[in-house]
Amino acid sequence: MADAELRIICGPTAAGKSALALTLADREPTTIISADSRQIYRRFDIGTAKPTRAERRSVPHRGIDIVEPTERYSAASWADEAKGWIAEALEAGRTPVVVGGTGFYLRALAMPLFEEPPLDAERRAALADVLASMTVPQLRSWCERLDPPRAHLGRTQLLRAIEMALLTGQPISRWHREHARAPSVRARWLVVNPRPAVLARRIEERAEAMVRAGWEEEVRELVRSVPEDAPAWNATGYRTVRDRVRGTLTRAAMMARVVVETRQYAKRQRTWFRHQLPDERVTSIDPTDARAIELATRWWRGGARE
RNA sequence: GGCCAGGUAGCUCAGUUGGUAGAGCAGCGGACUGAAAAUCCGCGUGUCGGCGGUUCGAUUCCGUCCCUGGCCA
Repeated sequence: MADAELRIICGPTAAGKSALALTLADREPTTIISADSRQIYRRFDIGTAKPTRAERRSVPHRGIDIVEPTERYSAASWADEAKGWIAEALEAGRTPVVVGGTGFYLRALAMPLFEEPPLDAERRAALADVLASMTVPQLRSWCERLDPPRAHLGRTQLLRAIEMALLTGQPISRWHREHARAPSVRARWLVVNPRPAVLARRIEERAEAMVRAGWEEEVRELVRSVPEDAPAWNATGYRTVRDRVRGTLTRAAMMARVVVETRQYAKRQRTWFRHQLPDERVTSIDPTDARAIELATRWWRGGARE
């Protein structure tokens, strides 16, 4: 039954996950499931480092260009869809491999989120309006009363905790405890993790390459057609390039800013993958290691962990 | 060469009427069960340009030298 284990390749941005996946996929019919919360958005192409057309031709990809830039998506929706893509690949006799940097999506797939009760859309929207005007300290102290275990978290989590407590009458931490779902897939993880100095250099090179490939032109077009507050704009660097397109930044300042933002994002990813995965199911490799491909291949075949 | 302004954390700077110094950014560590490339929390890393002098004590005052920028030659 080892064959039924789902392979997940993850790691910080620009680590070389996709290249490695394509190499591994070369030996058998494979479908790549992209777990990337920004590549889901249509037309946000260059700055989100989507696989090229040629790459998508050589190996089918799922999870890319699935929603409009104005849509708010979620880890739960992604996990649901991903299960479908995986089943579909297996039925077609292809090996699914999940590749991506959005740790939360990956975890939602392997360790499912709790069973959410139906929420009243109208009450929800009305509440969201009220909460939007509140500061983080205000939200925090309210959450301290409604659901203390969640009160140390960030704004997004505070909003969610308050909403669930008010709309369902139960704190979300209780929903987590009492409505947990059993995992439906068993996963093995390969964390691609270059040394920080190497990653920093790759991030710089990639940012340069993105600009050379026409990132500014892409954003110039998006500014015209996508509302300023659309979720897709949250992709690293896009707001900065937008400032550049609007003329408030020099090219050099834009480049420097994009590189810093990307490095900070990579750091958060590294922290996530360091602490949020089940250690006993994880193999870690340095992609600059001369034996990286060999180690990854052994991992792919389900062999010894390193 | 002369005059002026500077030299303090990786960067940009604040400050100490003499008791060895602190902000922002960067960086580092961490949290995170339906917005996650999001949202938050914590941490100061230093020959205060060098050398001498005054002083109980100098990053601070004085002298001198070095360096950077500007103006004048």
